[in-house]
Amino acid sequence: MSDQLAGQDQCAERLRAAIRCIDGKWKLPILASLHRNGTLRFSELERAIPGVTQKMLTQHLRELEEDGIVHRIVHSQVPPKVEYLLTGKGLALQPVFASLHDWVG
Amino acid sequence: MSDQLAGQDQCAERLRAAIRCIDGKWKLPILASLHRNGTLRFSELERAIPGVTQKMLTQHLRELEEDGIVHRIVHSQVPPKVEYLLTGKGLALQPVFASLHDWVG
DNA sequence: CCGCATCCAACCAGATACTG
DNA sequence: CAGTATCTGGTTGGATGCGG
Repeated sequence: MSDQLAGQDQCAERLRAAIRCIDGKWKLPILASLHRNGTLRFSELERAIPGVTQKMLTQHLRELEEDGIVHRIVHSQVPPKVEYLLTGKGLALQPVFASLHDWVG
Repeated sequence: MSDQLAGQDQCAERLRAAIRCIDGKWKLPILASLHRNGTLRFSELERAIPGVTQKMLTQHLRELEEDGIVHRIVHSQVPPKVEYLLTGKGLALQPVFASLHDWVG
């Protein structure tokens, strides 16, 4: 019985963790930009998302990277060049966004 | 062109608003409890969700009510009796949770 | 070009005590 | 029974300036 309750709690926590992966003021704009354009440099993302600051862009990109949603490629050269693109897990988010879109109508 | 960008932004904002509807530490446990049990009183929800405080339960229930996800029925009597249940919009969240569940694997 | 460090305001969550 | 009020800490988001 307590196992059932614990199981429900674990499921709820995992779903909430998933929600937090895509929550954040700039994560949807980031994911949308990467989905439309494929691979983008940091400065291209910055231009593609009006209003975002460098700090928030960096911060959210790091979180998305830690969650395995975007991939970060550093080209060691001058001037620096860093590219971002969606991983398979990031692309797999599409059904989630589709169902959310259906829900809001 | 700026219309396209504005349209993308609006879509992203609507999706984020939808995400915020189901974000919050106790919203998933609340929705899960109501989904399993149908109609529940305030005190029944309190018992069904270990660790929640009266304040947070009230607050999240109010938000879910404002978003049209749960319905609140007040029976004017003593002792007080208030019941909560999912609306159609609340029940319609199931595909969203299903896709999230699939995503986390 | 691509960040990081610092400081600050606003919001979210919890503990506790009280009420019609 | 079903809340409200108050206080407090933690997290999020933003402005600004510096560095490799």
